[in-house]
Amino acid sequence: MGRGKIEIKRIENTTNRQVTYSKRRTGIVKKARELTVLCDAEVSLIMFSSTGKLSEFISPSITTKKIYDQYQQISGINLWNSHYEKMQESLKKQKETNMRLRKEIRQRIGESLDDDMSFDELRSLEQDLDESVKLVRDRKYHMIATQTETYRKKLRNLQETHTHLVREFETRGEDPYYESDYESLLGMSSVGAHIVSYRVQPSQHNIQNGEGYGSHNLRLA
Amino acid sequence: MGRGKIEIKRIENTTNRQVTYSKRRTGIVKKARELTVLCDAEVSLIMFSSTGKLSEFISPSITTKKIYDQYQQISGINLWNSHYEKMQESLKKQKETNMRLRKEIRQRIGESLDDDMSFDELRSLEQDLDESVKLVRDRKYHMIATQTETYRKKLRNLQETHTHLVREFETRGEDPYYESDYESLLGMSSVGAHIVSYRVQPSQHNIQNGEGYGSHNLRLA
DNA sequence: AACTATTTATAAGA
DNA sequence: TTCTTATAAATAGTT
Repeated sequence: MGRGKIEIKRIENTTNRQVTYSKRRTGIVKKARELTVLCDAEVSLIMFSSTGKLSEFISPSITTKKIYDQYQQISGINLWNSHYEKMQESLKKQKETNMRLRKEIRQRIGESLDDDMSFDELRSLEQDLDESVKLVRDRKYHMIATQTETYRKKLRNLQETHTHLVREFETRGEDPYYESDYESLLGMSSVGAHIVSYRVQPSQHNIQNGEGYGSHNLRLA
Repeated sequence: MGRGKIEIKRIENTTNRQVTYSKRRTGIVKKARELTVLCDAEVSLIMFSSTGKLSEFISPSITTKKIYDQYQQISGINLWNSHYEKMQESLKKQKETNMRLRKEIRQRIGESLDDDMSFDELRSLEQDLDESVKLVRDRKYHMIATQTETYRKKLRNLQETHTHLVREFETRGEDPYYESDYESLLGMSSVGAHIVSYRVQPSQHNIQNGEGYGSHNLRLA
């Protein structure tokens, strides 16, 4: 049906092949649509061009999913088994990873040490934990130091503000009547206490060591 | 393309509709096959007649399952999701749990401390880790003690055996010529050294504490 | 299931 | 890609 008859075999010229694909694709989709309407049928047409481009037609009365479900039911061919199996495999792996992680945590917590841990593993774990404790403690002290510095700055600012105020009052010859209570008024005494509480409180752990390794003195600048 | 032009709308006469379906089905399948051959395409055509009868064409170069997989991959439409929503839900939960566990381990290792950890959380983590270290260390010492006890028993047995042997030789008036070298012969001296090595070796960690908390003295019964 | 008048699809060219 | 058009192919109505 064209200017000349063609043989039904692969069109070697790429451009030609693509043009023909485009034309015939339009044609077959039209046919599919007509079949749907004229004959009240349900049609799914999926096409991949030689370049991998996807085109499809699906009867408006149905969905691709439904037509494949029907297809499977009637043909007896199961199309999603492999997906199901992959998913199960994946789920299994996740669960295994999960178990592994839980076990590692249990060991790091100090549980499950009786079961299948060699002496070397125990020693290595102890070392790991020691290093971790050190890192966490360092981080804690760093945080304390930062916070303390912040508080000190605030404190200094308040004191300066106060000094200025007092000076102003003195200059004007007025009575700075609230001076005696100014710390509580400005909330500074509680701020100070807060700092001190970090400063003097020793860590309470490792009671087994007479000389607790947690009892560092935090030197404040 | 026939004796008369027809309107593209449902053919109400059942017989006519079925005849047309049959004719056009043949036609569209032929088109699909030609498209496959001429244009090197992959085509899947699935049709259900109004009476529910299934017909299909699939390019010889592919299978329905493969087309179905490709379709999902390229279109991004997942056709089997609904069948396995529960499974996917479960998979998602496993993955989330996994992430949570990994994060906990990272924190227990001393990583990720900068991100979203409050001071209280840090302090609590430090305490946890201290307790864990203690548990692991206790377990280690317990293991050392147990092993040491075992070695001691073996040692004692060997000594007794030896004593008996010597006594027998003496009783018979024979010369126990190997006595001077008996320790090395029985491998006892190395066993002893092994025990001692556990006994005197202090833990090497926590160098930051002048008075290392790892330097326990293991008292052997 | 065949026939065939006619419509429709499309190959080649622009 | 799109349009054009001569021709091949498909098919509606008929037998």
